[in-house]
Amino acid sequence: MVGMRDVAREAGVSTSTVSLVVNGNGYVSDSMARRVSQAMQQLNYVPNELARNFSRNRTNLVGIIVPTIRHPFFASLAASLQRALYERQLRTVLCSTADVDQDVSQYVDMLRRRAMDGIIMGAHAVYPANYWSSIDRPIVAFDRYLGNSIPSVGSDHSQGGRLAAQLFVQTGVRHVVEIGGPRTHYQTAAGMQSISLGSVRIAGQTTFPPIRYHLAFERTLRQAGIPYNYIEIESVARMEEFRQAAHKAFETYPDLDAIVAPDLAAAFCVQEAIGRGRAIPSDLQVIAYDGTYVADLAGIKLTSVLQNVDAVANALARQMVTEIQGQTSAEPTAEQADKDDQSAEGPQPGMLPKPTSQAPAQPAAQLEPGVRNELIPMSIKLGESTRWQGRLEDLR
Amino acid sequence: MVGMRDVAREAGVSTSTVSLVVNGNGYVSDSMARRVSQAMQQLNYVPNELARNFSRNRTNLVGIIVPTIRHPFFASLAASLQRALYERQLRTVLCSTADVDQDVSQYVDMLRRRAMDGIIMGAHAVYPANYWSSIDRPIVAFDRYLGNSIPSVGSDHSQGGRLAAQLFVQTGVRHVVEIGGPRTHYQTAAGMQSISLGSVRIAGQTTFPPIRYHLAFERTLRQAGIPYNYIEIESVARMEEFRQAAHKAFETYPDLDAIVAPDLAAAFCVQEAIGRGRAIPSDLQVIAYDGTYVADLAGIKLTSVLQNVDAVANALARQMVTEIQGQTSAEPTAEQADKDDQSAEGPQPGMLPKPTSQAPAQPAAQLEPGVRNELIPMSIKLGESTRWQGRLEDLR
DNA sequence: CTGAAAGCGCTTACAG
DNA sequence: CTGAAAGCGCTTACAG
Repeated sequence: MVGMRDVAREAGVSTSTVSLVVNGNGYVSDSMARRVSQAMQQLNYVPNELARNFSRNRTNLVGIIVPTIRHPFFASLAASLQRALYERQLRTVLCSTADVDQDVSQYVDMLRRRAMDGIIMGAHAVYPANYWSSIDRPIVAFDRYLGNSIPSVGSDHSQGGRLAAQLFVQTGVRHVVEIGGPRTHYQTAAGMQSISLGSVRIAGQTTFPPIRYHLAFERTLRQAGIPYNYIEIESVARMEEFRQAAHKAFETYPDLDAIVAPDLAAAFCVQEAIGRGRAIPSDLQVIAYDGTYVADLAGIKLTSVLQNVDAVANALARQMVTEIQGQTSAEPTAEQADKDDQSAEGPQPGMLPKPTSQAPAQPAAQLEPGVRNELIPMSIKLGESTRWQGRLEDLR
Repeated sequence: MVGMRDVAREAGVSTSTVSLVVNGNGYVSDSMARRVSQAMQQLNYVPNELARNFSRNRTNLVGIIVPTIRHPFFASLAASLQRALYERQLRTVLCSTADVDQDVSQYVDMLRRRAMDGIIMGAHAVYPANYWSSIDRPIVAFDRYLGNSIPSVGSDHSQGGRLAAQLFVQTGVRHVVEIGGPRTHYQTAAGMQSISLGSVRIAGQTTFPPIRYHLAFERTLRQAGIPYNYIEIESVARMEEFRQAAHKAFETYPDLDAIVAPDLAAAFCVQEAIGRGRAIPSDLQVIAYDGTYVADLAGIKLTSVLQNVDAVANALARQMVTEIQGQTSAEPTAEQADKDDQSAEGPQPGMLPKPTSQAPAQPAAQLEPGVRNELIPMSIKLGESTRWQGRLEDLR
């Protein structure tokens, strides 16, 4: 293995100079630079990044924790994240919890042991109150709340839920079914209170902001006096459950005439509808929630409420870089970090897309003030599975 | 930061002993081990993997190069690969070429600079003859041939193509359309000869074994005297192209009554068929090639020819471990490695699933003898989009 | 079974 | 602008 020392000897300079040339920083005279470059070429020198990372105490690796990369939404997010991180000189390490049957804590340990520079946390996990803050390494949460010291980025699900509900209300539906994730994810969201789950006491650390979609959706329908039921999917990692949920919706509520469901479940609902001879959208309307490409494959183009995956990924990457920089420079203790959060005036100006539609007071899902939290607007894409013909702007 | 030295001091031992305890190898007396463990706990010691990796010259990172993780097939493969690698103590680095607009060479550079221990190559790239062999670092190819020094793993596409064609032949189709990938990927496959592409001379380095699917499919149909056409997708990374290809199939060949296409294109074909009032499978049969979950979402359950993603992933991971071990122990030169390949008697016994159906002589797609190459059988899953009612075993 | 010591290949103040 | 030297936190022969 030819190393810097060899290059230095060949060029008749010190390793410091070689280092400066390799990294292109610092001042090196042209003649020196040329001599070094020639020596590098001659010896076919390849810098050893392992050594470099070790001296700098950086890996340039960010782990993205997701339930499963098989799921089209997380595949999409991972793709966008890889791009967003790459642009910032960071590589992406796949950390899925369901594909690998691996606990989140294993990945957190890697972070602790400095095998990664940071973690983007986008999977479900319940830990005691100070678990996340005590890690004291760069972590950014996606679509969840992990405590005041952990910045988070998520879609504006209140808006998403309202949009979906409005679309139904405006077209005069009579019985709506929502297919959604496990309600257990919602529990600690209620008022951010501590709750008891078996013998474990859990503080409001694992709040799951997407509950806002559910709450906003339900409230909008209730205000319009439209009957509504919820069907639960146990795990988003098992494809089969989406199909079962779709089946259950039709079996349990034969008179349903509107469904909002995650893309995959929505696609299966179309199959159920076709099988049962229900006409879409005249007899039954379907909205896909999340808006991945699956919504386009379902035999009929689905109307969908979509997350802006690219914007989410950019925000996550940006926050991650901030966290990593904060770590390498100040090296603040967990306590300091927590204090900093309190004094921060919420999301950075210019970063937070202005709320196109402000949600009414909704204490159950509100984050505490001062938390670095970025909300990304959602949007709606009309397909052939709904009847709304008006302007999108009227859906507010 | 508390390091090994601190632990050693606290426990009154040398760092060597601490190292032994941390890694659980070597012989350490119980009392020593206890003392060290206590000291580690007391000081809240976290081993620094960066330092560890540096001394060992290992990162435990494997890059998986795919066109895009958004594509359901590659998402599926990535999920399985992550599991298979994780079981072997290897982490997965996402390296997509389309999501990031990143050349393969960037990832190869990371490999050279030892930012990763190895690369699994599953995306298209054309390089001069000795490009891959000259890298002399662990590389395993998926579904492609990168030269004799690079082991490869892929599905038995000959078998897959034959299965699909038989299914059509047996049900008496009259006009078949195949939607498939860019034919440019096929060019160097023809006889493994060197060809000229513009001014660049390309040796048979980038052979693309999936062409065998195409060849076997075409040949089987020709033997049965069934008219056949090919529609080309430019890039698998652009979702929209699948839809366009589906549309084009119906427009160009209005009398088609059988389609085989990648999952995504097949799903769009179903939409086209529904839109045009073509009944599936009575009037039109569809086979999805690859068999991801998309085949289940298309409004009707699609019959599909599927790759055994888990088996592929296991084989890839196994080969990767072999490559990495070979690297750390022997440190052979590229020339030696090449010689080794020649003398190796093909795939390891017990690793190669016995070919359930031997392809007839097919020189155009045959690998050279002695190349480490593993073929994973494909299978067929009957859905509602084909008419075959017989036993699967009769499709040979 | 344990310890002293060299070494992994870079980066980075610090002198000059 | 350049060089000598310390240091990053481990692992690993090598003595004992």
